[in-house]
Amino acid sequence: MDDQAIPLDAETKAVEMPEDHREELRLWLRILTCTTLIEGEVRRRLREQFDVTLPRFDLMAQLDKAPDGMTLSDLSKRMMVSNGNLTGLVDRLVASGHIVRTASPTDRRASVISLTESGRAEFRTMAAEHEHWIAELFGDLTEKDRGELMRLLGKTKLSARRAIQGEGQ
Amino acid sequence: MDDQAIPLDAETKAVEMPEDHREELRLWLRILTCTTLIEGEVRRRLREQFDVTLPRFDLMAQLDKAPDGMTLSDLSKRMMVSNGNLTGLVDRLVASGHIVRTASPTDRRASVISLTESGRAEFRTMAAEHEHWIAELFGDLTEKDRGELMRLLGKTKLSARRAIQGEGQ
DNA sequence: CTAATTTATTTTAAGCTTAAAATAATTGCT
DNA sequence: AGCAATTATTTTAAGCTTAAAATAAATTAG
Repeated sequence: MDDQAIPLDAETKAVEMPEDHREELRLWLRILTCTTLIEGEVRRRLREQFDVTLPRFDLMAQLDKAPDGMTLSDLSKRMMVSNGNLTGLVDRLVASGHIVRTASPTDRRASVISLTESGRAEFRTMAAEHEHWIAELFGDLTEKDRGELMRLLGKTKLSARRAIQGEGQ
Repeated sequence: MDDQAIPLDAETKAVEMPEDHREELRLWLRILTCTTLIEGEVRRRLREQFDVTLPRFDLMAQLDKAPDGMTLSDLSKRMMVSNGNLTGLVDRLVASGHIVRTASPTDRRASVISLTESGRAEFRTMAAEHEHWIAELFGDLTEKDRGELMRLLGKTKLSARRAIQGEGQ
């Protein structure tokens, strides 16, 4: 690549020019920018149009997919947030009447969380709007762009998981 | 595209099959998963190896690029966080000796934030490690993958900005 | 020059988030 | 059965985050 006046054999070069990873760093920062931008806008619209926070919306989205409800542990894994975080979030959504806690019939430690009827109705109204917002935010991407982005992010997800899991063992 | 047994003229179809945007939604959720996964791991390693939080690291990263320091407003725009958030973050980093506040010589409302010598040294040590982590997390992507991902995310960023700006006017 | 507006920052109140420690119930082992 | 380890959840302490209101200084308009 960069032929210089001073010749360097491969090994010397490896020592003096350890790989730099600025490209990967720029890629990561760009992913982060996209996420922050879109998430901030979604958060803002949820608050303005439905007076709901994103974490509450996310929790209800999980419950909407589970007609029989979920335990806090299930929610914790799916949402990738801590147990302690969920305790408070669930408390607030119970207080606002969107969800209910039921004692698990099989495990006295656990409680099962499910949407109330009105909670589900309200969620579905919001979710329909939300889907439009996302479509609008990604509106300039072609179908091909989206497919390719999906594929590359799938690869990224696996790569990250490998790096995270691999290091623990 | 999809010729069906039941013929529908274009208008009927538009009414009965309003566009669904599940694909865009799945794409958004995948971006979010990647970000959460990687960000969580970076956060964990920063805490374990350097006893520092990600917001503090991010703030120092901005300052490291600005040898003459930055005002809170500059930081707020660059980091895409609220002013009020920065007040507290800056206070804590001043308390730990990583940064200093200086009164702006030209504007009595503003203060200029800059890294201390030891803060800069500490940041650079962390930043070098951080760059390796990111390279490792993205390790399974080829150079071509990364270039393509960068391009598509660039397009996504512009698309989102257009959708956000366009709606305000 | 003065009043109105804008800009820079802080404060406040509320909620989100985490890690670590504590409780309590269940499961596995012998 | 009885003890150890695991699992489900809550509590605690600390910090992050935001929106909205407040304060104060600078800029603009007339």
